[in-house]
Amino acid sequence: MTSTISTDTKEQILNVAEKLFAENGFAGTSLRSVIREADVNLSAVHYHFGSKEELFRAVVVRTAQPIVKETLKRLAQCQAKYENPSVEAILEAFLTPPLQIILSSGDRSINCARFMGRSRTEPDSIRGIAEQEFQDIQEAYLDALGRSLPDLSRTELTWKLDLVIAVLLRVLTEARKPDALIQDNSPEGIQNTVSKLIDFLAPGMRS
Amino acid sequence: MTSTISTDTKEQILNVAEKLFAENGFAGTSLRSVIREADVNLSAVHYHFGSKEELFRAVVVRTAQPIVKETLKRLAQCQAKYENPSVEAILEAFLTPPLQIILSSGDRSINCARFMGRSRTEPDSIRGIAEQEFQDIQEAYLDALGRSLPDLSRTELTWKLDLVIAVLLRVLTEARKPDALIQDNSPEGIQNTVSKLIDFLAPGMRS
DNA sequence: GTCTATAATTCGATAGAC
DNA sequence: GTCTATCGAATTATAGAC
Repeated sequence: MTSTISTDTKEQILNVAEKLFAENGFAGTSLRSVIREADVNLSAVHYHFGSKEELFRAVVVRTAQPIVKETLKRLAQCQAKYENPSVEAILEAFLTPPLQIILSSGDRSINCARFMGRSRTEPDSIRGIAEQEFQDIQEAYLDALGRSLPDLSRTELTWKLDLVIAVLLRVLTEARKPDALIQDNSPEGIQNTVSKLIDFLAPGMRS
Repeated sequence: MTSTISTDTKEQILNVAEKLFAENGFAGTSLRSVIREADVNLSAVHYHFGSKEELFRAVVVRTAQPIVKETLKRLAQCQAKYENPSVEAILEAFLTPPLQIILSSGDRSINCARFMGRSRTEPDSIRGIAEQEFQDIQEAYLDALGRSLPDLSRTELTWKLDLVIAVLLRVLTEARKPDALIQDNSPEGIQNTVSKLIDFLAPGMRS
């Protein structure tokens, strides 16, 4: 078991990188600031991840994968339950996982939320890395919304879903700041946030 | 008139900085990439602006000031016309100037829109520079919304206005990209975008 | 106001010993 | 896997001639 320490190192780098990328963005975060706070050697980053961009990608994948999985599962459940799910039901399935994942992320919860918000509002050159992880669920939900709102054109649905995502990312990025919608990570708090967002967004989806 | 050339240089720097800050963010933009594309000397930047951060601030002020002025004027007009303006009327006054300013920005129009969106979604360390320019209008519109929706608490109005801004910034950042709401900068196109945003946002403000 | 030259740091990445 | 040492390039900023 000589890899025990290495696993800790790798995870420690991921945790600190997640926090600093969330706070200062990709370009605003140096590998040296990461290794300083993680208390590891600079070479450890290149050994475990290869490059700064690959480190970023690793952080993205770690946070995105459980969310993507849960989001697709909820859509399937939603469609199994209702023949033609309402906009509210679709939005609930879409919004709950990214907000709820905070609950299961322990100490990382805030960094996890903020990183997800920040990574998807990065400049194009780097944002693509994050966006590609969510491409599948975006298309799946676009189809679902199309069946729920057959009167709206594909173009209209596309920009509306895009604005729903913009709202979600803002809520994630601003988590725990003054007047933000996310203040605690209790199950009730999260459920309450989801409800408020559905009330805020669902009527506009129909118009 | 020895300052003729200098004015051009200063403006040229502002124009290119606006474009590159919009595309790559503050940290992702080097002064050297600016002076390369602007075809000016590196020292000109420090002579005219003092530092990279002050250059950023100068770009912010140039784009923000006419928008802030127009946004406050429209609120006053709105309140002079109606005793108690509707949410729709308030949103129209709030959303029109930042979208319409594109019309009067000539070649800069797209960069202008994207810079405004990008600068206000920068990491906290730099975002404050942009945010402080819009602080006044944010409070003025919060008051107006409070009178229009007396049943909502100040806290609720605050995060709802925050999400309206998130949507606006997204629309600005994504201007001209595929499926974006802003595709051309004709007066009709802009008015159409404003209408769609009001329809999307107003119902959620009330709930 | 504009230029060259350069200071003083910092950056990502790598070679090679252990 | 971890370390030291370092490369080569890039960064912001400034000094000083014109």
